[in-house]
Amino acid sequence: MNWISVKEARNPESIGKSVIIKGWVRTRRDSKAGFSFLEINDGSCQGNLQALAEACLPNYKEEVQKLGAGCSVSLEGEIRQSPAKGQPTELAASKIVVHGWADPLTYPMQKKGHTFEFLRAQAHLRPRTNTFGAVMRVRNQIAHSVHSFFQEQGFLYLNTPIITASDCEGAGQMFRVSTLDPEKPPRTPEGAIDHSRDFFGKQAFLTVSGQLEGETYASALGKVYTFGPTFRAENSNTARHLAEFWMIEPEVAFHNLEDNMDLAEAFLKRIVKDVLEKCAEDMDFFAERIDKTVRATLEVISQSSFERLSYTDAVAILQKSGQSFEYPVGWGLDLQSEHERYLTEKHFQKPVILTDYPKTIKAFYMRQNEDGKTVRAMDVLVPRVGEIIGGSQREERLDVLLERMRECGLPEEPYWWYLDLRRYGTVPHAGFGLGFERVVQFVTGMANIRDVIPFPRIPGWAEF
RNA sequence: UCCCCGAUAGCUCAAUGGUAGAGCAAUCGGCUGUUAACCGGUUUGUUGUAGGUUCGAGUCCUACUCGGGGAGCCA
Repeated sequence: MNWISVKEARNPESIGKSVIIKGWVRTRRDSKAGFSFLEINDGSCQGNLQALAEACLPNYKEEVQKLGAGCSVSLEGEIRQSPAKGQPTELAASKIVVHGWADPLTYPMQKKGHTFEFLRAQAHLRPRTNTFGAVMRVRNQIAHSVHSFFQEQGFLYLNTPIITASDCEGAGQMFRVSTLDPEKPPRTPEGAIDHSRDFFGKQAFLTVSGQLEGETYASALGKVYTFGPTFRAENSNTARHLAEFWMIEPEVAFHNLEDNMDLAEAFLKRIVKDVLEKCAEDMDFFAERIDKTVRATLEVISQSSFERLSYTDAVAILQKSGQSFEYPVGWGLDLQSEHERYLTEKHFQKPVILTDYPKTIKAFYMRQNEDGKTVRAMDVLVPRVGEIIGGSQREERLDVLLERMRECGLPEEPYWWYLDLRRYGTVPHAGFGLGFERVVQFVTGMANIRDVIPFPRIPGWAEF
């Protein structure tokens, strides 16, 4: 007999087949007329398979009638058309084997809905809920689409290091990686900690970005992208930040900022289109239970072109908006979350790409414009999540880059290899970084980023 | 890190400073091709931790821990 998934068993084409189903019981409903209904889920899809268990089963009284949420089972039987509403098919069970019980007195997952706060403390069991099953299937689809999109366009998947000795990437606080004894570290004659005796012979950290390394490979192989874990030791406590998250960073030689924007827009549209097509049932669930507007938002993305405007124009729009913002708007000041949200949620009501920010509020490696005041930076803003992509055309001119580093007070020496890219065969190039969890958050409508990653790492929390 | 709010039964929540309750879950019974099933009975507590005020604290005060919302940093 064939073992098939719940997804396949729910398909009317399976009617008439004798099959085996393996999964977990979601709920049981008894009928005193002499049978019980079991709802079985195996993660293959959002819906459950209803199984009909009749009293003539040899273990009906001893086992079947004691099954409850969380129990694992195998069932044999025939797929039939369901006579009642609610499901296209059902399994008429001829044999039920119980693999593992779940004591209802202690099993934390109940048939009723739980708050996300409660489920975070049960992160090992929350994948058994409807919401997390749906989130993880969509997350998987997005990861698949990321690779498909880039592979189809001839990008090379590049694995940049997770441990880095550059303590100067300038992208936030870093986690230290060390094998020194924290109780009594080796000391220099002057009394400072002697990092030369650490594992790598110098201070080492977990990466905050693979961009600089990505640029080196783009400067030889043309089109590359990274997709890997990223770490930020910032004390951020928001629904949009994690200490450990996954980031996608394409880097393309001979691309300017316009090419970069085209790539970012096509990339996001592809992800949205794939999810709408291939995760329709899960998206129905999100639209019904999580965020009623999520489907409309995604349709807008896949159909309309992103609004592109300069930072300078954005500031003018904000100043003329008549809105009262908590933080001031002015040329040279960084835009606050409330400003970005106004632009993308109210003014344009679609994704917005802001470009050409003042160089004083952006990183040293971004390409300087002719005006000497702005750089070729871009931020892609989407409704509800805010900044989802940050990128730029990179400064490929050695003299300009060195001057910028001096302005930013950065030492040249640790960047010797990065500067070599400009000394030897330099090319215009551009790239961006996309927070994977923020995309999952945006696509599913989930309110908190901690609920779109299997095991969130945040300040004060690394359980599981 | 800052501001605000919160922590009471397994879960979600209620309780003028005066005997700690409901719904759901669990359990027992009834009913039904049921479907967040329904109806009736039963069980469930160191009120986050440590102090303090008071005749008396779930309730007021202080500190701490944890959580949520907002902000900053960013992806």
